[in-house]
Amino acid sequence: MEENKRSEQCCRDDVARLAGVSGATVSYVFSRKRYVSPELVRRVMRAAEELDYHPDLLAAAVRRKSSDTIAVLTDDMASPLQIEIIRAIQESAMNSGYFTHICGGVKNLDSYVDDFICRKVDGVFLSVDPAKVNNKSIEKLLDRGISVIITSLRGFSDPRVCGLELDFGAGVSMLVEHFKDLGHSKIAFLSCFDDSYEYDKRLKSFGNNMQRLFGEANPVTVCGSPPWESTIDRGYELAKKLMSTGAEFTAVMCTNDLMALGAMRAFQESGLKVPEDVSVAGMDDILFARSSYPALTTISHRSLEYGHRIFGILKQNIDNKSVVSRERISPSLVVRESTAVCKSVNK
Amino acid sequence: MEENKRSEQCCRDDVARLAGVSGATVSYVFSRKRYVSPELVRRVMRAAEELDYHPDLLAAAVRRKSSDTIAVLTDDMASPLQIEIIRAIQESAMNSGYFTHICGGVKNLDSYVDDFICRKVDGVFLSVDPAKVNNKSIEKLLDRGISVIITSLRGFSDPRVCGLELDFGAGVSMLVEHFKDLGHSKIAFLSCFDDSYEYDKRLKSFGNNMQRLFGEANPVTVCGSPPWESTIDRGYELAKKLMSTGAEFTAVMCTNDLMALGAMRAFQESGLKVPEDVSVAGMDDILFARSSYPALTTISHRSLEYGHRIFGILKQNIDNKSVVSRERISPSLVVRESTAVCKSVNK
DNA sequence: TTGAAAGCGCTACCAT
DNA sequence: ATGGTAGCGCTTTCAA
Repeated sequence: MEENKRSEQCCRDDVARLAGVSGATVSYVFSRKRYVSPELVRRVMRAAEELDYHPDLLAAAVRRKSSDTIAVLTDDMASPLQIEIIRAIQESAMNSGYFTHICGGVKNLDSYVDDFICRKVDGVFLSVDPAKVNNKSIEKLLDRGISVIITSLRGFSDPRVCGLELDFGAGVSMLVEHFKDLGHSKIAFLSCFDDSYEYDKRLKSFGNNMQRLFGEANPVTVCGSPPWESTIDRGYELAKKLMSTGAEFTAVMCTNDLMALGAMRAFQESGLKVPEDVSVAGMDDILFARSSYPALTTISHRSLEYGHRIFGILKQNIDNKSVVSRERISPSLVVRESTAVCKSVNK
Repeated sequence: MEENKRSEQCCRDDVARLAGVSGATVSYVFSRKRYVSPELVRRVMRAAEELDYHPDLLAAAVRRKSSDTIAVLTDDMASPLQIEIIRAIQESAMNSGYFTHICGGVKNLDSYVDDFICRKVDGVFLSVDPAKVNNKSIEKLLDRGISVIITSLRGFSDPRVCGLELDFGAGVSMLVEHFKDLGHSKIAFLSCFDDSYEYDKRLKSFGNNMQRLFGEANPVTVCGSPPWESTIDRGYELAKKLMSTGAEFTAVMCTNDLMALGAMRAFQESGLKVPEDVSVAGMDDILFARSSYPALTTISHRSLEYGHRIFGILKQNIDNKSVVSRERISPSLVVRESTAVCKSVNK
């Protein structure tokens, strides 16, 4: 047994030679795409070990025209929810032998499309504001045989794009009901979007539900403005604004957890206790929601399962070009400490 | 001008034919690796446009033996600091035409090494607990010509690995001084690590600085246990533990911001006001530190610059195999609302 | 200044 | 059950 001199690159045919088989057989041993006798498998593996052989996946990709790579495009890496989802996707992808390119939001999708094509990614997950992505870009990807899945189908006409939607509308509905159960009726909504933003269903769902459950036609809402940031600071700001309007409220819900965290801070700063004086609810059930003070009542999308499903659908479409799947995730209510029975039952 | 029938894949030679030049010339136009006359450049570009040509970067990678791809390995995607750094790295990488593989912590480095080699990544950033990575794995990467940069050089002997260290020791030092300036002397440290964990400098630095500034030989510390989680919940837990010991303290510092957030929650729950009754400081200056209640005094590593520099060093080593760089980032103190002058100046 | 052609390491078809 | 071999789309040397 010879000492490995320098780590000279070694290729398939070196292994073949040492094992006394053909190059093709080496390939087949590694790809398991056809039967190879146990004896040869052993010899090949031994030789590969000996030479510290590493098959070149890029060369394989060139031939197969598929790279075992997916891309995840997000417009907000500061969003804990998005990170949790990406984490789950990467985990699933890894388990299936796929690598995951992470693509941040500096550039918009359109500028990434050509790169995705040139790098032959097999699938793309778009976790972005629908308003920011162009139908043409998606079609271009699809035309090239790249599977695409999105968090919100809104605005996308191509029947080939998959979608796994987060059901924010249902989430809001559950929250309004939760508040009603606690005896609240003066419920305010802190939305980072206003009516002019057509893709968000939360504000609309809030209106519908307040109407449905309380016959309230004009519930109090405080809205942000472009660029529609749903951050802690924005939540803080909108909560202050709510207080300054003098509107009555005993419960507040927000576009997401981050905003709820900011809103709680604003209330606490102003001497209002949560949940004694105001109940506050968020949305998304990010990790921080468990550990805030008080711990946040919110809506969970089960981000881990969600991410796994995203990859699952992508994989299905990659393997069997044509599946396509359009689903919606059912969220669930997570009650913690930030919401409580309404004290002032009379008005 | 013909209508694009179906989006048939088109390759370099199709473009060459349409432009009336050789395949080589098309390559050179795109790679800019040798002079091509303006006239031909124009013809090639026109033809490429017409055919919607996308050069196959994987094929190029096979020949060049380099994929214009880096990998980022993190053992904790739930850490906001790590995410901020990854975001910065990806941004830099993108600007240089590199794609970024994100690799989460399910598996340890060792199990990723072969994949990195097979996929011919050009460089790897390791943002992991040094205890979890094996010298052999790193050498294997390096032997294959893959550049490696780490957040902490501790325990790595190979002179070829780069390092850009976060200077936690200096951070702790600045914090102790900050507390001293505010009149505190009863300072406690909530550490997710204990003395048995050799890679963390914070606890040691705390001891040194308490000795140096106060002549205090046995400052109060409360430590976590394996698996050394520095989460909000762990901070909460350790703060409770601190209070239960009956030890005197007017200021508390923590392994990181997350733990500080948890600690504040614990104090607040127990009726201690921050910073009136206890000053609390964190470490890392994550996004949330700005928006907590009260806003957290902490140490900033300037994660954006840090990430950019990480990629810069990696790139240098990729381009000019042999540079290597070992640096340390100087942190800075960020004073916010969670620390204040010590009330009980006596005792 | 440009082109021809020999690979890069692999896959998958066609043989046997 | 295995091997031979023609590509995949590109880079880069060599020659013109």
